[in-house]
Amino acid sequence: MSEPWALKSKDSSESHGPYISAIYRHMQVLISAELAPHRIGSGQYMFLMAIAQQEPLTQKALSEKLLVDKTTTAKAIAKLEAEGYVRREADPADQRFQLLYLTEAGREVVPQVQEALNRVRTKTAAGIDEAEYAMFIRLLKTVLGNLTGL
Amino acid sequence: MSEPWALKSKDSSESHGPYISAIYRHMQVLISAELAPHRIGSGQYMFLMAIAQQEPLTQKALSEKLLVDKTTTAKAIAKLEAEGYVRREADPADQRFQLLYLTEAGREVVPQVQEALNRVRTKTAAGIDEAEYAMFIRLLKTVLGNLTGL
DNA sequence: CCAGATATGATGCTATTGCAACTAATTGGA
DNA sequence: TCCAATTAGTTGCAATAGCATCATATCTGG
Repeated sequence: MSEPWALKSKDSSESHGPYISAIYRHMQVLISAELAPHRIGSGQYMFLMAIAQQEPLTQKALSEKLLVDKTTTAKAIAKLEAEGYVRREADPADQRFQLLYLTEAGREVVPQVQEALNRVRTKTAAGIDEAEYAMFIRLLKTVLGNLTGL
Repeated sequence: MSEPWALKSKDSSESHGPYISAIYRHMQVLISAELAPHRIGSGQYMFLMAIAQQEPLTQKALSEKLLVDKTTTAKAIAKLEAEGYVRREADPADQRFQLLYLTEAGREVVPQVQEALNRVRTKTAAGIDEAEYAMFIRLLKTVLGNLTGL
């Protein structure tokens, strides 16, 4: 990778940056439309699903799991709480922690959100076979690892 | 792809969505830091580079090329103009059009921006060989095509 | 036991982005 | 010719997201 010709070759090829950017923005629009009936925005669904997968969680744990700033997590949780999908409960052992649980409404909406996300994935991954998709995920993981220091 | 077992198999695998999201956000932070000395934000550099590549351009053409909303383009161009990197010139043949040109300062900063983008790409694509990277770009193009209707 | 250090989370500010609605300029049909 | 439709761009608003800072609660060393 430090050889001049290798760098030159990469210099002349297209970059993934613009594609990542465009895909992110268009997926956000798509997911917003899918989840609008449930009053869940594109900035909240990942927190809802993460809590559903591993309940209960603190905001700090959520931030680390999803690789987002803790203030982004705080705002997303505040919205999910206002919509009645998530409930906070102070940890009796340590009042600094607020454990996050799904409410009944939250438990009811999670499968519908999952279906919406599956629809988006099926639509966006059309024309990619399973082997290619596995490779795609692996490459995305590599890039993300390079960005976060693994 | 329409076979039930194929769908079932895709349902159980990881989705690219969260990776796209995390990569986008982290790349934005990285690029912002790289371009801060030039007072260019993560929301402006792609417009600058697109103008450099194909001068002159209208805002409409930029929006379609970069797949962004025309209002996003208008705001990015306003910032680049305020920083003295881009100049607007009304098309004498049709006053609705504003042709966009680089200024002298713009022409000077473009190579430095390109170098910063190359550094980001090299860092984020570490550990991916050329064949894999080509495949990666192809898959990203496919996903983006699925989102925009090709 | 108490003061400082540390951890969790909240608040204010800023940047990016898209949608709705608007203005201004051009074009085309009655 | 003139008015309606189209096109380019702007403005206001809202959502997402990160940084700096602050408040509160817990823990640790003297």
